[in-house]
Amino acid sequence: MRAVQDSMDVLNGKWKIPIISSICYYNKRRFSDILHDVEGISNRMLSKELKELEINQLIVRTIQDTQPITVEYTLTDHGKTLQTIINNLTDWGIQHRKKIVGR
Amino acid sequence: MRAVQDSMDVLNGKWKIPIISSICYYNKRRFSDILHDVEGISNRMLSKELKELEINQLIVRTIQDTQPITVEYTLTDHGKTLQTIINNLTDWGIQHRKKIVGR
DNA sequence: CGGCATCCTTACAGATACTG
DNA sequence: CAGTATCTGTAAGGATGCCG
Repeated sequence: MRAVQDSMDVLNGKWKIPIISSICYYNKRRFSDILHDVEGISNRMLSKELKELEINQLIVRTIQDTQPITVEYTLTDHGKTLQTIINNLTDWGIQHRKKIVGR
Repeated sequence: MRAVQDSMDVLNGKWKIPIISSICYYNKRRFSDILHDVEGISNRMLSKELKELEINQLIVRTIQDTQPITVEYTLTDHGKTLQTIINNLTDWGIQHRKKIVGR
């Protein structure tokens, strides 16, 4: 009961899932790449969300020593375990849309 | 990709999952019962959330012709299909808590 | 009992500009 | 490139009181 709330806290907001999906799909992804992948997000939001995901150990931030510097984000093993949930939510979302919208 | 967002929209906020869990556990539940089950929620919020859940056809509101009137909330078949997701989220939440808090 | 109306405070989030 | 800083509007959400 508290557990389910913990999960929702980690995934809350509009952006977490799209961000994770982006990184997951490309395996590793840079800040500006994600900024383009996730439609409508601002750099301010992306920055904040990435920080939260990092704190929750779902992603890893790696600074590349280039000029100018680039930063790569990858999923941790723990982050990858979200795949199941994302799939579940996707399936349910499709069913739900059929039920509600598709009448 | 949009599908997963649809799901999150339906389950957004702090309260939807706890409310559904309450109704699910007791099978049917009254307004004031849920108010007690879900810790910290205000009647204003509960009222709003229940409406949204009803619009999304996850729960059904039934007025009992008693004096004073009582109102019962039950899950629809569609609402019951959330059980899997809730279970997944619960499992993941437990793992997550072990990983993050329990170090 | 089961809400709705009102007021009010805070958190969320967009736009824009700026920095190392 | 990868963010921070600031400013601001909106909406979420709590407290309280009232009503059928």
